[in-house]
Amino acid sequence: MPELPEVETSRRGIDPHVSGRTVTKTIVRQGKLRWPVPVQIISELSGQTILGTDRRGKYLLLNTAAGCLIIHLGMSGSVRIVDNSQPAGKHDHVDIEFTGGVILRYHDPRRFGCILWSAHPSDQHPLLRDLGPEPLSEEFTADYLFARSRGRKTPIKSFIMDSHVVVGVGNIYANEALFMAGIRPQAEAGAMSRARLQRLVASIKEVIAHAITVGGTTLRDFVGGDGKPGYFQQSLRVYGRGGEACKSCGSVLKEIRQTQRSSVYCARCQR
DNA sequence: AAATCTCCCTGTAGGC
DNA sequence: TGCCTACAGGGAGATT
Repeated sequence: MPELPEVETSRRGIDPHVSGRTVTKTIVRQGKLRWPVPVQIISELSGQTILGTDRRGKYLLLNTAAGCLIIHLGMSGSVRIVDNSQPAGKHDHVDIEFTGGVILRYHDPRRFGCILWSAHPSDQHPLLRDLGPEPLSEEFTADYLFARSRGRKTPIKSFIMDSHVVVGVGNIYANEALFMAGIRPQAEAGAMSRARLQRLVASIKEVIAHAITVGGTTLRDFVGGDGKPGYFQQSLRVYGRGGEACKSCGSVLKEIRQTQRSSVYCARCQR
């Protein structure tokens, strides 16, 4: 599923093909996504030039002089560049066609993603306005997490997955970062020491930075081809490995449910 | 304010 | 082989 590294990899993959190009038409085959695709984008986008691409958390942004196209990939979405001789397949819900016959094609089997339009600067959009800092930014520090977590009874894993605290930490990376930091997912956020949060911040940055680096090696998959988005292939140490042996100490990894999400951890390595 | 629950959707895996 | 069901998951919005 696309997490922040996949979205960033997608952005880097499509940017050279869409930036500076002008939209000739937009085709919406299936507008029933997470929210209905606003029909106005068909008219708003036409004739607009993409000034550049951006990313905020897991939101992919395409900027024009008239406004900003906001794309979220949900958990099964992908974007790729094709030319207009490529027939649309199943789940290819939206095409944005540019001069020269270049098409940005949005594909999303489960339709948990969204495509929205913001006439105002994207950081004022309700979905983006209250988001926390980027995990790789200088703002995301142990001091910040410490201050934000005081008084919070919620488990640390739920806390770091809250996009209002920090963006882009999905279930996979939350599990991996907590393992790397030696912290149990159910530890109370508000009771954690600054030193432990420092380890956690470092782990989150490391896991995500590494994933972006690795994702960058599969950029070619975003152009043409079969549209496989080149999902980050990481050697997961805990995620999806409940009941298996810890790669560090050999103990059997435990699996629990937290707020409807599976958490896997090593009771020996994580305290 | 914070914690918890619900829902959107379909591919995949497991049971029979 | 094929049908059926359970489950996965991002994250906003409603509810407690």
